[in-house]
Order: sequence, then structure tokens, then C-alpha cells
Amino acid sequence: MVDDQPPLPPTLADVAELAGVSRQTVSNAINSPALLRPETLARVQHAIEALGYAPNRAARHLRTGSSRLIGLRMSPAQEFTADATMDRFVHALVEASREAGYHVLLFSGGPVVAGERPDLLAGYDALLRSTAVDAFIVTDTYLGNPQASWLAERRAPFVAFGRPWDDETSGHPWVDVDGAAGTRLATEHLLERGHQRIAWLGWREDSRLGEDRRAGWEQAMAARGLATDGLAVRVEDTLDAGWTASAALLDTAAPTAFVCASDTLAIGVLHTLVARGLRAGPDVGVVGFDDSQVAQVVPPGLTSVRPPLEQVAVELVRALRRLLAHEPHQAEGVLLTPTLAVRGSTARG
Amino acid sequence: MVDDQPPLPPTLADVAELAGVSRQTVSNAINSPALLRPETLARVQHAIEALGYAPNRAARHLRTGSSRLIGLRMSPAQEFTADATMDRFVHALVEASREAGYHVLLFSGGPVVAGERPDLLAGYDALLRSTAVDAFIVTDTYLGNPQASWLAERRAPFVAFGRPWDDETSGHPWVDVDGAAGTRLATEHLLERGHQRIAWLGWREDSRLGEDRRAGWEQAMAARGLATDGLAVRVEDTLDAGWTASAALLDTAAPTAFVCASDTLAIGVLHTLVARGLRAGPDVGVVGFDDSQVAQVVPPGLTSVRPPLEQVAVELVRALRRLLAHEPHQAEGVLLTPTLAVRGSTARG
DNA sequence: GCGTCGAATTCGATCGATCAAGTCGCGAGG
DNA sequence: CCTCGCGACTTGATCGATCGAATTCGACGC
Repeated sequence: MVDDQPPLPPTLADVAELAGVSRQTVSNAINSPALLRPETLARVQHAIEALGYAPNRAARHLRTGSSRLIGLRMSPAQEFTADATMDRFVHALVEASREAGYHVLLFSGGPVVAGERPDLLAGYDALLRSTAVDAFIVTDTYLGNPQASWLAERRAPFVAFGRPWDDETSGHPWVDVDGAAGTRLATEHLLERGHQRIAWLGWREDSRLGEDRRAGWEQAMAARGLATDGLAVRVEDTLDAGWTASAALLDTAAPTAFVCASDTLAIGVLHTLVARGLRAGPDVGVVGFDDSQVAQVVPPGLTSVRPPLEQVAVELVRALRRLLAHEPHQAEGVLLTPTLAVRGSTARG
Repeated sequence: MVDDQPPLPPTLADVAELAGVSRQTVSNAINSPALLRPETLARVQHAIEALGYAPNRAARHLRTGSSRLIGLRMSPAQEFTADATMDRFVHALVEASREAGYHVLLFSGGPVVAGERPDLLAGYDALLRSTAVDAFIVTDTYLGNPQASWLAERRAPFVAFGRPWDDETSGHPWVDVDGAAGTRLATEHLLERGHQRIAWLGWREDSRLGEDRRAGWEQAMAARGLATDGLAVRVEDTLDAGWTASAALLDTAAPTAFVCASDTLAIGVLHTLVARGLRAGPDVGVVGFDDSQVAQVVPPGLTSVRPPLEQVAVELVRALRRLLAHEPHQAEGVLLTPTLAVRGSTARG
């Protein structure tokens, strides 16, 4: 087989020669077309077209200092619990970035050594030092995660998906989903369908995210003057925990519906119902949180709070561009309201 | 707020000065340490450490022509059917790339204009022209997809996840999962559990991927001398199609088990069973394909063929490195054998 | 003592773009 | 008539690394 190399892409100089102008003029034709006489502009554009020219990203990056790349860390599989949301989010982010002229660079947190706490920062550090990306999107803003403060210390540009729970004064831009509004929506939906004894199945008390979501349920119940005593349980975010806890709750408090902090927990409830011969929907209402792929396909369809990830992505990129342009950002961040995807698990007979 | 910029990262020259050597020596310390005298090497490394130096990627890219970036196209949500596999694959790819010193750059296929067929190639073209990535991983190798041949024409380096179904002589490296082996495994598993009338629920006949998977079922049945007449149905890859088709099949052929071409179809079968008051597992065995997140959590757990995506990613990156090093590659590609994730849907009472 | 060889290190040019500072031509203003 | 200003375009330097070739240095043989 002949080892024929791909043809070398044309450079600015090639275009300049063909159009009979200087390099800088071609550069201007691309970056500030208003500077050129219409006639010259047309000639240059024609040459660009003819050669199929596109600026070399490396050269541009070197000179301008901007790679037009946004770094996103993939959380390793271990941390990966109910986060089936990630895929939809990555999609949305790639799309929003593209519209702003950016690409998404994925990286991981370095090798996971058994028995050692993985170094969450290694990946960020390497990319930062080598000026590989213009900015980061940080997604794991749970309590005690050092990423945000570490990045802020280094003055690295980043935007967080998730509120800075641990530090109200951190002052970096963020975008988040209003969890309380979501569960309020879920609870009101169940109330409308005639449920009164609506249980909360959530996470441990030290999860700010979980407590935020719980608050929405609490508020909606309180607004109707309904008691919540004995109707709330807090467990780990696993299928089994949801299974066990919902079974216990059915025995002790006889709820007719469950609002859950995650789809994972909600699926656990569905397991319990299947095991007891109860029908999700007609017999017991169930609402999850995340609107994961699972919610869409599990029989009979899981009603779930749907985070507006497309909007989140757009807002994140918007905040990023402001940040990179050194425009001041809203200190308060952006809070977006989820919707409710209604399915069989809240249908009445 | 003071607009304090992040400190400028140190350059090669800074390190050289601190270590009292020339720039080139520092470069050698990084790229060919064997060239240096141990004592000099130590001095340079110390300086690198002290300054926290990492080579500027843009400069390196410009000079060497290699960005150490692998391009991966996110298929738009529309094309996204049962492909919940994507997330696991992306994870695996990021990890395998990292180990080889690469990062993954995500892009999308350009704006989806209503009424127009999206241009699958636009994204590839732009990245290729601007020399933004060293190579591509192509994932949608279904029949009639122009990506592979288009890239090959331009001599763009790429490796395919998926066999070149439409062109046996295409000659580019590829890695794929042996679908027939997977369904053979699934069928044998059901046979061992005592099933005899095992149905096939698959895709349309023009899907080579689907026919490959179907062949495995056929082979396993034939090996036991079992008839397959009337036990195979081919439908679209949707939940509803799986639901409807499995219901019809139960009525006409009374199978005791289903092997499905996808988890989506298998979940459709589960719906049918729920609707009829049949228990997945004890009453009717069901096996899916993909081992998606859904399979893991849907009650009572869906037994599913699990593609070895981590292995796939490793082989893809391996092939890519060979390709970029201009080493000859196996014309035949790499075919990997899936495993079977056994869960409740094939448990016997 | 001198030439030779190879290991270790240095020097200058270069990748392809943009920045900063020019040059050129032309028309208006003094 | 000359200058000034301004629009349109050009020129040389630069970003930070690596490539290719040149240079220094010490050891060794004769």
C-alpha cells in the first residue's frame, strides 16, 4: 500500500497569494471583515472558498492565547450513581458550545489507584498549566468538593453547574436547577390527582441538594395544610435503599404516593410495588427526579422531574463567555425551573 | 473587584534560565531524557518542578503538527434511540485516551435545520481543515453512512467502532462487538435454564447489525436441533414495537423466552408481561442487548448481553496509535466478544 | 601533542496565525 | 501648495515549542 499522506491544508499565506493580498488582509477578512473594501473582501473570500481554507487552530491558539476549548471532567464510574443525566447534559453542552464557537474537551481525573482517594484536581491542573482549555465547566459541586475553591484560587476561569453550597460568598458564576421547585411541582401534581398521604424518599440530611429537593415537598404539603410526620425517609441513593425504605414506609405510614429525590430511589419504589402486587399509578403514585432514560422506559413509565439541561447548558456557556470577556457576572448565579414529565406511575385507575 | 489576571504559566525559556541550560536541553529533558547527562537531567527536572512547568499545547501542536486530541462526534438526540450505551463508551474512551496521552474532543454535526437532512460531515470537515484533531473515532457505521468513505477519501486518520458493513474492502481499521456471539450466549443461557421455545425479537432485515445478532440465536437453536419457525419477528427498534410484537408472538407461537436485539425491545417485552400478569423470569425469560443502565434497574433486572466497551475503547485507541505512527494495521479489524449480565428476567421460579 | 569520535549541549530557523506599527494614496482644510 | 487625516493594506515581530545542524567538550588512540 502506498503511504500517501493527506494533502497539507492551505495556510493563510496560500490564500493571500491567490487573492493577491497580504497575509494580514486575509486575517482581517476573517476576523474583522469591516476593515476591507467590499471588492477586496469578495476576492479574499473567493480564494478562501477555492482553497477550502480554515485557520489553523494551533497557530491561532498560540498567538491569541485562546484555544476555544471548554474542559469538562468526566466523573469516574465509581462516583457515577444516578447520574444517567450526564449523557443528556453533555449533548446539550456540546450543542450550546458549538453555537458559541467552542468545542468540548473531555478529560478524566487521572488513574484511579485502588485504596487511594483519586486526585480530583490532577486533570484540571494539567490542562491549566498547558493552557489547553479556555475554561472549565465544573459539575460536581457537592459539599466538600475542592474543585471550585481550588480553581478560584488559581484564578482559572470556570462556571459551575450547581450552587456553591459550602460557600455562599465564593463569587464564581454558577447555574443550577431549582430542586425545590421541581419537587413542589411533583407534589402538587400528586395532590391534584387526589393523593393526600404523600411520602418523601430522599437522601441523607447532610446532602444540601437532597434537602433542597425535600423542601419543595414540604412546602407543597404545608400549603395544603397536610401533615408530613412520619412520611419522610432519608437513605443512600441506591436502588436497594429505595426498595427497602419504601417497603418499610408502606407498612408504617401507609402513604398513597412517593416523591423521590432521584429516579434511582423511585425505581426502588417500583420494585417494592411489583413485589407486593401493587400497580404504580392506580394504586400508588410515584414521582422520580432527573427524568433519566430509565424513567422513560420502565413499565408503566415513571413520572419524573425533568431538569432543563438544554437551558442549563446554554446559560453555562453564556456565563462562560461573559467571564472570558471579563464582563461582570451576576454574583447570584442562575437558577432554572424544572418541568414535570408525566407518565404512567402517576396515572389514576 | 480587582480584575487580577491569572499568572502567566512559565515557558520553556523560564525553565532553561532557572536550570542554567538552553531551551533545547529542556525540551530534550521532556521528550528524550536519555540524551541528557543524569546530572543535567536532574537539574532540569528540578527546575520544571519548581516552576510547575508544563509544555504549552498550542506551541507544541503548531510545531509538531499533533494536537493529541481525538475527535468524537456526538450523534444528535434525534438519531439517539436505544443508544444509552454511548455514555459508558465515552467514559471508556476518555480513560483509554488518557492512558495514551490523548484527550477527547466532542463535536456535533452542525445545526439541525428543520426539514433538511443534517450534514453529518460538516463537523468532521471543519476540524480536519483546521487541524484541530489528530484523528477521529467514528461510531455510526450503519449501512449507507457516508462518514467512513468520506474520511478515507480525504486520507483523514480514523478508526471505526463498527464493521464496515457496506464495503468489505474499505481497508480502514475498525473494532466491533461480535453480536452473534452475544446472542448465542444469551440463547444458550436460556436453553440451560430449560427453555425450548425461544423467540427472536429483532430489527428489520436490512439492518446488518440486527441480522448479525439474529444469526447467533439461530445458530444456538440449530445446535440443539430446535425449530425456529414462527419464532422470529422483526420490528422497529422502539419500546412500543417490542410491546406489540411480543404480545402477538405470545399469542401465535407461545414462546417461553425472548432474545432481543436491544434492551429497548426487551423492555417492550417486559411491558407485555406486566400487562398480562406474567412474571419476567419465572414465567417468561427475557434477554436484552446492550446492558444499558435501564437493564440494571428495571424490575426484576433485565438479563442482557454486555458489549465490552472498555475493551473496545482500548482497542480503538491502540489502532489509532498504530495508524498515526504509520504502522500497518490488521486489515481485518478487531472483533470482541461480549459477556452476559445475568439478572432476574431469566431467573427460574 | 594532535586528530578523531561521539556524547552533550547550543543556536537559529520554523510551524501559521495575530499584533503593532508602519506605508501608501487620496481628498479636505488651512 | 503643503500638510494632515484617514481608510486600506502591508511589513516585521511575536506567541512557545521542536527540528536540523552546528558547536563544545572530554576521552582516547597513535
